[in-house]
Amino acid sequence: MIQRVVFMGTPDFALGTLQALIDSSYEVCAVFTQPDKPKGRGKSVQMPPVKELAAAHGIPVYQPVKVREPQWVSVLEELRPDVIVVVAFGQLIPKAILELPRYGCINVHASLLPAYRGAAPIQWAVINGDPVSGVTTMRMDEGLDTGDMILKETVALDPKETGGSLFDKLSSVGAKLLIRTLAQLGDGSATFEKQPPESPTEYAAMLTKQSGRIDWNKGAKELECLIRGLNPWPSAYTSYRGKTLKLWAASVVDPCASEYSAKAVGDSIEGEAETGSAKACAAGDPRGTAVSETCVPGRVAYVTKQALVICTGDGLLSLEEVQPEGKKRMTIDAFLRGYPVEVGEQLG
RNA sequence: CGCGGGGUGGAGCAGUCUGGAAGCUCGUCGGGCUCAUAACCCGAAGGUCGUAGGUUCAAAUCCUACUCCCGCAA
Repeated sequence: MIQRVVFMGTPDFALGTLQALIDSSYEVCAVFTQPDKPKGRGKSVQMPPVKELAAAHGIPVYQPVKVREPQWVSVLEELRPDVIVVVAFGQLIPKAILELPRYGCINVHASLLPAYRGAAPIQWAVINGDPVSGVTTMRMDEGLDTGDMILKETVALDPKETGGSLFDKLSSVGAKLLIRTLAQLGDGSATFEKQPPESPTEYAAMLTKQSGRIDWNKGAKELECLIRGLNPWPSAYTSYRGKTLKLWAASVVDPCASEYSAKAVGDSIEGEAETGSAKACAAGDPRGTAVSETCVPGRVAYVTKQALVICTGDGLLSLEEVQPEGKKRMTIDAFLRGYPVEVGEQLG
């Protein structure tokens, strides 16, 4: 029988699960989260999302700098939890705590383990263009996301999935999955499946601002996935005329698609002699002015009133939503009204 | 007091340094051309230039305070 639950988590992803626990019949007797840190523009100290929610419900909050320090073990002993639920806590949990609750420590991880062990499983699934991802619950061991798996739920990725949208989906799925997991633990019906030692994917390392810098030598499809995966954070970016330009949305151009030739290419001809769409596609320049005979990665291939198309290492990428430094994000047509981009300009 | 950019008709920008009749690229509305058009031509509407105060004969432009938005950093 599970009654007393201690929750450990920090960022937004943990909120759904914590809320589900609060709404359930379990007693959330304490919440552990990371210490408050200075954030935001003014350097003001802000509390983690989980702390806000816990405080709003009158749940005691503990903010250990390092939960592995012995004092916290005794704190937890006094709390006498039947189970500890860990969601994106951000700290490794020592063996003494793992073994403290009768039902152990249960983790909600936003991937189909053993894939994407690590800190940023959601974004990496999008960045790699995976067709599906999901959520796994497991009983934690001392390894990093290597515990025995209890329940899994698969989620299909939308072609336009972003890190943010998948985050929302998995957060919601994870909350429900945890409740089901606790129920099975409580009535003894839970099964535990060992993970294979090797993950089929690379470790899903924490994302940094750096991971958003666009390398135009990569392929258009790869960059398109990167832009989606890093939206809304940390966001993909390049530079334009010496300033940062964030890329919020883009699409791969099929250079020989009839639809594109008819519309975008047709737009830019501006009364000049008709250029065959096949040639335009091959040269990457619909006006046939030989601007970029070879496709130099990062260079503007062509631009119309409605579209800005960039050469990549493999294929063309059409930017759809961008954000200049110090400005709000805007659609590409709005950007082009105020920033007269010319064919051949170099990004990056 | 962390660093920095910005708030100009519906959108995105210029104009600010070197005060002196509010502009560009679009959008919208009306008309024309066209088999047709997110194309082209003609015309029109629409702005307290973030707010408050100051300097001046005169302020989008110079000075002061405030406010909102955003990038970096953390």
